[in-house]
Amino acid sequence: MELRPPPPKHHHHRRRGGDGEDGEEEEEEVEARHGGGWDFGWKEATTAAVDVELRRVVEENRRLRGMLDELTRSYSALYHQYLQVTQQQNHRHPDHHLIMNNNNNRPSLAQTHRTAATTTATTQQFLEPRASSTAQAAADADMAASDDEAGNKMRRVGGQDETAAAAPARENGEQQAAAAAELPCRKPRVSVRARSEAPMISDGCQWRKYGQKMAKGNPCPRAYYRCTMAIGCPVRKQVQRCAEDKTVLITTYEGNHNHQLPPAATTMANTTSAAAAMLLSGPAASRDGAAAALLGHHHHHHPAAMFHQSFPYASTMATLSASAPFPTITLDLTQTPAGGAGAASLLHALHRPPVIHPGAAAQAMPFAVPPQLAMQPSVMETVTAALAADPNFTTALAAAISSVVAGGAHHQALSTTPRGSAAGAGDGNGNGSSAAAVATGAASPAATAGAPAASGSPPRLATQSCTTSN
DNA sequence: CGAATTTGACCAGCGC
DNA sequence: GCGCTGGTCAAATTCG
Repeated sequence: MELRPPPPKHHHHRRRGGDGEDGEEEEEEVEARHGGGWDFGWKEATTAAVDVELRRVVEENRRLRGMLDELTRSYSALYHQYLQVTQQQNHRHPDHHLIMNNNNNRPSLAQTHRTAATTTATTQQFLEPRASSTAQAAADADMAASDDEAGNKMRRVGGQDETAAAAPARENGEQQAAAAAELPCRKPRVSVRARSEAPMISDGCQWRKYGQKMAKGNPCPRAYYRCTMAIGCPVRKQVQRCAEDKTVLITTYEGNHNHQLPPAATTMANTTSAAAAMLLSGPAASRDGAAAALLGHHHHHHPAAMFHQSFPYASTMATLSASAPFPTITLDLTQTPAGGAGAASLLHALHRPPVIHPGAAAQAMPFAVPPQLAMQPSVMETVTAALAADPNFTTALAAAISSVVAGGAHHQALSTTPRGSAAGAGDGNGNGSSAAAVATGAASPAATAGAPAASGSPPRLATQSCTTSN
């Protein structure tokens, strides 16, 4: 993560936007030039306005810094825990550097639980989300079962697999999956609605189509894809056009990648992982937890908190579906969040995060530059271009922002650990565990399946990075 | 020729 | 038990 020390406040303020920036500086220049005498009434009014603006900005700055501090502390704690766990794992399993492709490895579950006894559940989730998130582990094992046991046809039977898999965890005293276990549903899903003319929005990952079906109530076929970026990656996605509006492409992701994501895939991945984490963190997360998170009473790593912090506009775009057979969160990137100001402030926010990260945070980021930040300049470019092209892109921008802001914590799950996951375990109420970092990708009409949008024009590129709002 | 896609068949879950 | 539906498999086909 390329973190820069926090700039002085005044500089920070000036970065809030091009117009404001120029205007402010011009006013200051005018003031300096004309001293006190020129048009006293006008100057008084201007000064008052500037004061008001200044106060507002200071307040906003304070709030943002608070959020940043919180994230920084969280990251530092997580990283220290990560080091501890890594050392322990190296001692116990020297050849187990990356716990990848263990999709069917039930013993690894047990190993992980042993490890979990010496670490916090939160860290465990970032290190081995599969295991720490028992529900997700079951889901993945279930998914893997269908992958590798085609002959045996070990089919899932309702939530029984999950229950069986989760049981050992509870026996070990881990109650984090309790909420998920109580849920009648199995696999968390993140559904992304985006406008795209392409048959499939590319997300930086490689997908192989393995099926297509006509779904009930929709004249458009539903295509099934699985991730082929790594052998045994359990991530699947379904792509289908919306019956009501065929310009809307609905992409539903399920599962966790067991490999690192390419930069182009991390943007939406972070967003959806946060969304899924919030989704799976249980009812408390979506209600009290989320509210508490926003009020600053949350556990640092609460998924709801992460999601809401990173996706402040989620309320207008994300919907939870409790009635669906699967716990599903839908990110609607087809609608414009309230007000054009949202676009402007979002754009500002996009520019800010790396700027306001304190140096301490940089020290706490020992990993390689995370992909989503490494590509940040391009993200900003494309986002800017997209904004110019279409105000609807603000939703996509929100997604991009979410990934940038949440990247400090989430990138670990998505980039430095085999499987993405983020959950607020360790919060004591057993809620935040079974997060599924549903790996998705930034929507991009280019890349794989029929990418008519590989034109390279700025707006198109923008959609590549974030979503498909054309 | 290998990889990717297509497409019909198969299976499990669920409701009646 | 039966039929419907969603999801997956795998042989056949197409593509590069």
